[in-house]
Amino acid sequence: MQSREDKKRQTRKSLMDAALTLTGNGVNFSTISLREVAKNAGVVPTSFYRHFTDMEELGLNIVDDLGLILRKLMRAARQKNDYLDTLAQQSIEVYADFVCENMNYFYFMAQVRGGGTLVLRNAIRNEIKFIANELASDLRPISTFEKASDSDLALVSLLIVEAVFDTTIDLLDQIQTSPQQQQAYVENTLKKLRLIWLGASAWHSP
Amino acid sequence: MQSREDKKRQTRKSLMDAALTLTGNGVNFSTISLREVAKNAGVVPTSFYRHFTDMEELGLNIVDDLGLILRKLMRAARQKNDYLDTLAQQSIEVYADFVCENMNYFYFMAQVRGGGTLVLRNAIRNEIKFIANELASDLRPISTFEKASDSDLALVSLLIVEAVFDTTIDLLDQIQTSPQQQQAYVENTLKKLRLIWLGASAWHSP
DNA sequence: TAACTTAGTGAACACTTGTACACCAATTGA
DNA sequence: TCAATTGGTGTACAAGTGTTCACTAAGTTA
Repeated sequence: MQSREDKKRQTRKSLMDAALTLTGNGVNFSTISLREVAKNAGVVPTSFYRHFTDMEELGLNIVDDLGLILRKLMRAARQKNDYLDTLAQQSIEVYADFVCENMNYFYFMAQVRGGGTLVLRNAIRNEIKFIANELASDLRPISTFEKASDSDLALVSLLIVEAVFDTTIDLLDQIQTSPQQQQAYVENTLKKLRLIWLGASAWHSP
Repeated sequence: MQSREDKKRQTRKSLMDAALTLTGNGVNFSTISLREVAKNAGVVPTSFYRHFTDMEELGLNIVDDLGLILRKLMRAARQKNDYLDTLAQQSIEVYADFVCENMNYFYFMAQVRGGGTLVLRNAIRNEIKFIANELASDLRPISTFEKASDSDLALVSLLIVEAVFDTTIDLLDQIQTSPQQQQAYVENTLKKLRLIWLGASAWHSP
């Protein structure tokens, strides 16, 4: 037996999952119709309005959900280690694994990052900045960044997060064609991060 | 008076321009209908098929066109200078100016990079790699990269190009809200490139 | 138990979509 | 000059779209 609220939450999740399944199947979020989402969620089209006013609102909720999960995941991955290089490696591995097990979410993100409505694009930008800020505050105590200014540290963090996040579509497409290529992506991205970190260490020494 | 081929080329361009105008107005390329493109191009829907089989094929042609223009532009921008820092600065300024004057193209690119069909995504990936390769061969003679291996240099170049290209949507959205923010983007991106370049210089010195 | 609230239903609407088909008119090539 | 080629036209169709409205049935509250 389930309460009325539980049932509502359930169909609400069904609607969001339906949208994610569709994006994961290669359908662009912007082209997904309210009706198709409703059908895949096992509900009649008009029911959609009981949960969201819009496909955009549904999209915003997906961004929020993933943003929350992602921040928790990455913070946890970082707190295991404090030696920078293994920290970076483990973070990327954790990220790549999570991407592989939640591909639908990241196809959605890749699509919307550059192709959603302005509202949705801003929502994703905020998540990226949020994650970068958390990275910055985790990097702050590390000796390499002792003398770095706040704004410099913020820039380094943003560059790192963007370098990972904005190329996630490449990881996704690689996995689809040959799943064992995940490791190649990890190594490649790790090299990029080493480069950035190396640059950051040299930043304020003439 | 114009030949038959010229007329065909002209409407072909009208169709592509119509699609670009729509993407520039915030409409996602995936949602743009063949009919709407035809209408905006001043042609009847069925005429579309005389030029493209598909909206995807039209998109591929846009990618090709911009890719060609962009490679020329960036090579030219680089050949003016060989001191790395001013080279980077001028390149980004040239790029940002070009983006501002051809916003439609770059909204299209930002949308399709992560949200187009697999075929379109791969087309853009190839252009990015192409541009990165050209950058690599221009960087090769510079003293900073004398001792760098080919694959390391390729990685640096790819990171640079991605750092610029994948955040172009941020530039576009900033311009829309406050045009004078273009300079802020240039400075921010320039800092990122300095960081990367600094990392690259330190890459093989323990 | 009775009244109220509300998630989900189903029919209807005006509109847009991609594509097939027969057709026209003008440039092209012999 | 005459026939062939071909870019553009107009009609038609089945299918899908967002949103409206009155409705039902079941959980909630008093």
